[in-house]
Amino acid sequence: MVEPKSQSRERVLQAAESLFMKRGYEAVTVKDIAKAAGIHHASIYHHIPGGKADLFVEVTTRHLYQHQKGMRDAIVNAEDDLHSQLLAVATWLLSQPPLDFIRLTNSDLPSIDEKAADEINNLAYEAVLVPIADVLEQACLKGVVDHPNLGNVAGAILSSIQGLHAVPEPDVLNTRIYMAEQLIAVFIRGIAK
Amino acid sequence: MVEPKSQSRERVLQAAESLFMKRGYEAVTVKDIAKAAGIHHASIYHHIPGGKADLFVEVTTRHLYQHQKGMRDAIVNAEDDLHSQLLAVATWLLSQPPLDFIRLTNSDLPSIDEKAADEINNLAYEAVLVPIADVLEQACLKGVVDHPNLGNVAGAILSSIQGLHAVPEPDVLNTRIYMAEQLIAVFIRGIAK
DNA sequence: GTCTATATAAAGATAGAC
DNA sequence: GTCTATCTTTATATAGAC
Repeated sequence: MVEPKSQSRERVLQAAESLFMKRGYEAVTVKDIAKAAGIHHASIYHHIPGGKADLFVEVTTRHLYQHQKGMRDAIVNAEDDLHSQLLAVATWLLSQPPLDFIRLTNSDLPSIDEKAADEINNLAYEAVLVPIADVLEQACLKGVVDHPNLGNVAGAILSSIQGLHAVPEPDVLNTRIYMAEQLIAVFIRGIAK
Repeated sequence: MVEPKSQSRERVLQAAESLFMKRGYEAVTVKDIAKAAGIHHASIYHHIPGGKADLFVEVTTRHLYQHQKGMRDAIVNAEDDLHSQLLAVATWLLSQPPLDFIRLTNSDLPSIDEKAADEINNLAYEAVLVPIADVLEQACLKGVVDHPNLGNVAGAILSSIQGLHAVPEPDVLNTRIYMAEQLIAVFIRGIAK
């Protein structure tokens, strides 16, 4: 277990993570983050001397590793069938801030250092897409499903679950999970009669 | 046919549309738009006195109406079966700049006037989601498909097609359309053996 | 480790000449 | 209708006191 360098550095990282993931790199200011962390914005530079761009890279990387762990935990703790595993993944994804790959690719990453952008891109792929593709692959080996491009299907599952983050807030979180469950059933069985 | 107020106003609107849709409200500057339109940024305010926010509202509204028309045209010109109609919709969507609903909802719209934001939100629903839901509904009435929440399925189809805008550029546009076609088949028949 | 004060640069916007 | 010049505000960032 890694000890956080300091409590208030940690508050800064959490505030930054939540804001950057929700609104994107350009839409969030250092002052927004400082305010959410409860400190003066000048103090941010004590904790992260590299400034806004470094903060984004650190926090996005961290967020993606957290996803990697969250996804894997969800999958291993789920019942050993495709529907349960995908539902566990969806429940995890909906418990986190929206992870908007379109924005990440087209807006956030072009604003930062290219090398860092590449690393984040690769990590996003490994941490979030691959675990879903692996679940599908396992089901394929068991003979319960079959498809020539499981990566494509994994991407579609991911996109459609994340898309639920854009639906106007239903009564409770439960409802979004219910919608996710409906979608998983569609991916498995289709909507054809 | 509505005449454009002026050629250069139209160039401004097109530049703004393309940039805003790709990178979002906050990530695009008035200077970016002016440069893409080939004029000085001060001249933007001659064409759109309301400034950046008004420009975003006008251009986003216009973009959504264009989607409404593009979707309907795609559907009526397609063969009269679900797969063809959804493929036509996907082909249209992939021919346009990415329409990122997560970013629109969580980042762009909160930056502008609330009333305008509501209208854009409703329009997005009517222009893009409803046409897909209608196609599904028609297929349902014909008895070829069946699902208790076609709006949810329509949203998933939309999200997963749009998600293809985040995949690293394949060889040609065709490949994305091919991926879209694979996904449509999955939505209809599922991946279960 | 946090603040005040300040520097620097960029963005949105306006005035007015041409 | 477009430009130059300018204004104002905001954002990122630094210096230095406490």
